Amino acid sequence: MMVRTPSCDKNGVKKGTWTPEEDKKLVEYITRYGHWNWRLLPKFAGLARCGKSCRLRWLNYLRPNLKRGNYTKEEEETIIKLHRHLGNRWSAIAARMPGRTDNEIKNHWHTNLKKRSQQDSVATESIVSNSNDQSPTEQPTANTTFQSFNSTTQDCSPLSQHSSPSTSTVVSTENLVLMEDEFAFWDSDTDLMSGNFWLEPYMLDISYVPASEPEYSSQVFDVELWSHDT
DNA sequence: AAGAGTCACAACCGCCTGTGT
DNA sequence: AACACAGGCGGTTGTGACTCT
Repeated sequence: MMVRTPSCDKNGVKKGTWTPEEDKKLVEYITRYGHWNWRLLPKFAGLARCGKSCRLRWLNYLRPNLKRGNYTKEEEETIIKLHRHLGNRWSAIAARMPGRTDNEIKNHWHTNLKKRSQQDSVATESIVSNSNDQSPTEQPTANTTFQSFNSTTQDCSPLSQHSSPSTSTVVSTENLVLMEDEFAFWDSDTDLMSGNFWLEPYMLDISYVPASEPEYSSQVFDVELWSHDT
């Protein structure tokens, strides 16, 4: 559908939309050699792109096991709740959403969920103001909303960051209880919010490294090229 | 039918952090 | 301790597609 028209900067580095040919080159190279150095990778892969652009393209669109679009209601609920706890820490949110990227979540938030979240908070406020005599636990808080999707949520296991990229995940009630516990923990302990808790990669990415020689390929995996609609 | 306005999202930019020397 | 570099992150932009008038 979209996109920026291709252009080159003064150093001859191409910018703008990636072509299917470029995607193919990038995927083939990383499949064979891994991303041992993003800055040097485009040169070895025969791409007139900067390393950052290659990295972004790979992480957000070409990586295996990425979902594209088609957010489920459960996923959207998860994003809203995670955003409530984490703010604009998109990478941290993405770490809890297997198959989703920070960029994609960020875009979806700004285009769809932001408004809904604001509406929800307004609704919540009005409920709270109309029921001052009720127990706080009966408010539509994050915790109660968690319970609301426990029974139906699939493929968004909070623990799946420990699983292999090729392993599809099905969330269990047990896992989601843990998820709730974690959030309860954050509410009272801000150390976690600033610590390394989130630093574990959300996918065990293929950064198997052939030191300085790309010839030392150590692993080949199946890569599905996303179809291009342009 | 066409122009204007809005949406959706791929991609870029600049800053920050971690690591090596 | 200071510097350089690479990678990662969040904010923002640019533009095609879609909707409205």
